[in-house]
Amino acid sequence: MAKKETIEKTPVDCIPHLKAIQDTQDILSGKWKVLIIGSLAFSKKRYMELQRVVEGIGPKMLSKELQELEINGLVRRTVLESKPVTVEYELTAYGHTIKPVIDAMASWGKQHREKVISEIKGK
Amino acid sequence: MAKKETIEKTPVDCIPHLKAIQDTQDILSGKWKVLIIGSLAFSKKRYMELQRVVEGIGPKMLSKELQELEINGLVRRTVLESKPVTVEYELTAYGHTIKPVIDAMASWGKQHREKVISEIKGK
DNA sequence: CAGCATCCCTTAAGATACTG
DNA sequence: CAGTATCTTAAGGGATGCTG
Repeated sequence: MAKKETIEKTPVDCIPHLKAIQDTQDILSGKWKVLIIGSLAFSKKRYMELQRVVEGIGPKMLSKELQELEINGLVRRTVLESKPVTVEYELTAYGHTIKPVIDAMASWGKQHREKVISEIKGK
Repeated sequence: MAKKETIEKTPVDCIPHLKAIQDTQDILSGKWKVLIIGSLAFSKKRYMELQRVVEGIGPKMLSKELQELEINGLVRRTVLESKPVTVEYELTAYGHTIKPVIDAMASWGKQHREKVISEIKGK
């Protein structure tokens, strides 16, 4: 079979690459998911602990984003049988596989903040 | 000076970590920035090329997000002196430093897509 | 070609109050 | 404690049309 005569300039093979990026972006969509994962990466936490650590998040958003993370298999929710009900959240094994993304964000963000500060001082 | 008497349980030293993550999230905020960076990571591109590669983006969003990236020093805009004006966009040296974040997203997204597909087929 | 101006609309997300 | 329900708002983002 002959090649198409109208060969598009650089049909850009990077598109599958962009699709993959988009997939990750979808999973991490919303204002709080990366922060939730970032804090669960340290250790499992109860609902209230999460709300305290992730500053600014309200109960509605917290539970919504946790549910989405659970649906995608990144987070496990465990109800503990205690006097007042307690619920524990933790990263699943699969959830841990996304840590490199969050770690990359953390380390770039760290150096970026330092850079911005040094620019201000240097001025 | 005495320590505060109400010592909070795990005052969570992970908060600076979360702040850093949030900084990166801010810089990459919006629906298209990671895709723009992802496609510029391959090679510099003209405005129209970007609009073609980043499927679905409109001219308004494209120029808006490019401006924000330029302001943050990740992208350089160059006007070329050609018949009909042409503008070229490329990552700055600093822009390249954020590639690890995008690469991590790309590679996680890739395996995630494969995992999801295999789960569907396996069912 | 590159990109701004305008209008419009959906949706993310906050505040508040209530339940098992 | 761990959420849900409802209301409301701000804003992100799309479509269209125009300009240098």
